[in-house]
Amino acid sequence: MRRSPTRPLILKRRKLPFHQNATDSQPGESGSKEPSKPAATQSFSDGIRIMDHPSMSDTQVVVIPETAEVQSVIGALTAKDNECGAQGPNKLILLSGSGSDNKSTEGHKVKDVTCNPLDDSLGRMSTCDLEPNSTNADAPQQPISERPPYSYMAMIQFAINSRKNRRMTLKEIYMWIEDNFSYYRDVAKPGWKNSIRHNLSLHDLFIRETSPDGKMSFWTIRHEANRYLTLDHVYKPGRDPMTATVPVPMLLLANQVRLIYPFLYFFLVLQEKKMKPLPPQTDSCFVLIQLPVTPSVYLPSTSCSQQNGNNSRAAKRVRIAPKVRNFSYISVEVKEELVCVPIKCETPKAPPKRQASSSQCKQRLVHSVNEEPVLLCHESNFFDSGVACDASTFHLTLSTPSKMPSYVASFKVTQVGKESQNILHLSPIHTRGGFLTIESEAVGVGRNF
Amino acid sequence: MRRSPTRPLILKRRKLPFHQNATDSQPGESGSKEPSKPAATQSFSDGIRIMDHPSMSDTQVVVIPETAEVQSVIGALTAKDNECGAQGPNKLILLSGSGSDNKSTEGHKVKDVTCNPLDDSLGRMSTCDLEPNSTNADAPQQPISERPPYSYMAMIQFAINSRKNRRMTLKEIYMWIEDNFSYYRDVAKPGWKNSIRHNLSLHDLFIRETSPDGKMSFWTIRHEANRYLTLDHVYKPGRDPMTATVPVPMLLLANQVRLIYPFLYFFLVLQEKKMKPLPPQTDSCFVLIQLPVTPSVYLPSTSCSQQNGNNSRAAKRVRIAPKVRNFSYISVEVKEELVCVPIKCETPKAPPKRQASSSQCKQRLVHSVNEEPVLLCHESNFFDSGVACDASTFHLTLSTPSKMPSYVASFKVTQVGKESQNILHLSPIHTRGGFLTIESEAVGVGRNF
DNA sequence: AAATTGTTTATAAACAGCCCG
DNA sequence: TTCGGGCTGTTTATAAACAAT
Repeated sequence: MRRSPTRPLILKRRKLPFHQNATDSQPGESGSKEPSKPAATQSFSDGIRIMDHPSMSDTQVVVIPETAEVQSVIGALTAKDNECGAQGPNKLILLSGSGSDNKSTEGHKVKDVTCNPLDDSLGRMSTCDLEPNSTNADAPQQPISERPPYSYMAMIQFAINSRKNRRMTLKEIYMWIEDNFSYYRDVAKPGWKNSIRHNLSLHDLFIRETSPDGKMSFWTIRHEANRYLTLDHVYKPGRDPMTATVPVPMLLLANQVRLIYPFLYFFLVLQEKKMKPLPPQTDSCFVLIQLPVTPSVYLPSTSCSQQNGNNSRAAKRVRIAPKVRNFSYISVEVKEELVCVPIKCETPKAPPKRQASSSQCKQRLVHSVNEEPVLLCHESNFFDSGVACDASTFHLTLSTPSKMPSYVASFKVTQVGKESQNILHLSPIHTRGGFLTIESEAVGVGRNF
Repeated sequence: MRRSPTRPLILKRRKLPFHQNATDSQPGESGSKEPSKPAATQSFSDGIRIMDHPSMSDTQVVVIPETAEVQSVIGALTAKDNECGAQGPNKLILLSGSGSDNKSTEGHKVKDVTCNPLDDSLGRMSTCDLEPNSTNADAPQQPISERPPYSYMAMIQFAINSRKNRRMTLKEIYMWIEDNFSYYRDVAKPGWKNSIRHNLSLHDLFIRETSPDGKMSFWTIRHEANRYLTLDHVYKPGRDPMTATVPVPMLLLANQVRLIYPFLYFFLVLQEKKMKPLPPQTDSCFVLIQLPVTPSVYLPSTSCSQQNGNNSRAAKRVRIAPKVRNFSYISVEVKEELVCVPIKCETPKAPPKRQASSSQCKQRLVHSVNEEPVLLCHESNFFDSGVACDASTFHLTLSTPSKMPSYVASFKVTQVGKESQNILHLSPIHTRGGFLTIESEAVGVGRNF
């Protein structure tokens, strides 16, 4: 029941339409949010805790242990929503524990009581064969080779980052993908290799290096843009005991939650889009953070330095939809640089209604006049790094670039002067939904979550 | 007899395969170079002159008046080849006169005596409807709406550059294309507008600007990358008296010659690829230059200045295949900047055989070690400018970028240091053909010529 | 001559945000 | 007022041409 045979929906990055699921059969047109059992105030069942963010006043942190039940999470979120209502703190920071809930895979009850959409993601997550080790340990027969929900760009990054030196030849990238996703070994048309090459050439993220003797050519990831994503970062230990030992890192990028916690994704989407439990002036900001971070997940500290101003490409699709009462600044510190990300108030109707208001802006949306130059930062720092840190001890993961020196994806960029090479004026965009979405592009599924 | 229905061959940028021509019927498998009538020494028939380049020793300049016959040009080139043999000066600089030869359109005799390939280009040139004025002067019925041989990217540039302020809304771009190419108004599927939008988003060449009040959004061309190509630059006055008055600028980009002088293109391709009239150590460099230049064709002088180091994207696919005996430097002066383009000797077999030797390199082909750092230049000058000038009074037109901060397309780029923002080491690539091809990407047809 | 690797264009499509009726 | 459709803009997938090796 795919809409298009040429572009399977499993590959779509953005919010899935949630209409067609080939594996699950029950159409189940129920959209009723049944499991919203109201829970307690700060500590909820299954160890779920909701607390105020230590530094951001209107922000709450939701701690979800890996043993938490799906219903408990949804219940806690719902209860908190009901408790706070339209006036309370309305930013939710979802903090994943050290593990993942391997119950979501068999959580068909959750799937059934929420909506069809969950079928889609859960089914994919559970049926997609993931052999997280990049070794050629001939895995036992994976159930069925379904197409992995990762874009080519994501898979290339997984492959390259699986190497210690983070470089691979084209042939090795092929092999890694075939080893880790049997779909491409067994099912996919041979054209997928063409697409791999196409992605390597197209995206600035990938750089071709030549060996000193000029005989070999390797593909690497632009250093300052590499988030060092590996398959482990999105791998969800499931029913397979052979793969259950693989640790799930605690840093989860936004799109990864779309895969690992599809119910949360759905909950929030449902909350914002369909059920509208909160009045319009209430914000629901959804930020993925982590408290303890494995060092390998961080960008190397050297990578944050402005090593190459000429090659600078930067974050794409950093999407910040504020809807905050008044200007609040999240100072983001990357290395020794200090930049400020403004979160602008969305007054009832901001006068310039359509100024640079596309949520996915191409880089360098040039503004004719300088309007609201609220951010001054050096290029290739904040947005180039691919990782930003918030004002407190938490660490936000930002989306990273795919292609070019886009200083900010969703920011209106105005050059201060002709010779100002490193000064940019950035102002946030406005969206009506009021979602503060900081997402990962690499995983390639689900733009919002 | 198109190979693929999805991608009409008329759109192919690179060297056409010369196999299929839908308009012309005679298969004519003759590949004999019949019209190679040897001419005199320096002055040839039809006013064609071949002279030594004033500053480059191994270079000759071929002046082709607009009244020259096709056979005369071919004859002159052939005679000069025969005269000089394997040892003489072997660089040919083709200098187009102030006009174009409107005889090539009806030069079917040329077409017949040379080879089929010419059918392709000539037929296209003659049947493509070009209404060079961007005004909506309702043109009389153009013969048949055949697809123009320009890529979407080229057409967008034509459209935007047709405006004095060089900015257009999307809708205006649509309209301009429909007004100037009736194919898109009458024949093309509606998906062509999707492709226009896709190109606008994809290519860094195009920048979206927002009006001061935020209500309108315009598309412009990156200033430092704009070659200010318009349809006039590629328009070839043909049989239509209404359009015959449009002047053909004398500056012809490489790909434009592919359209305007397909016979020359073919001659050189034939010479290099098929007939191999010269031994391998003989070079045939083909550079388009101009002596008198209309000022509008030049980049504005301000555009050459390094106005924005952060936004710098630069030339792609500057292709220099040296095959020169020993290092020779063409100093290229752009405004007040002075950079040197090395043309490196291709010794019988250069030791690093495959180092960065792809003719179409993605930007920033990083080399592991610094090898042959023969060029130091400031970013966003030479290659960003899109126009370079050679050492003498001639002006070379260089290809310009499409997408990103690629300092040089076909150059091996090695960063000198982490903090060296503007210093790059560039070394030319090697190709076997020995063609010095400086081409235009915008026209979108014919990579080599 | 054929396969591999790399670049680029075209096309279809999903989807997001905005405007407008 | 909202809602749906159209327009604009971004991104991914896929096929393909072609170049260089």
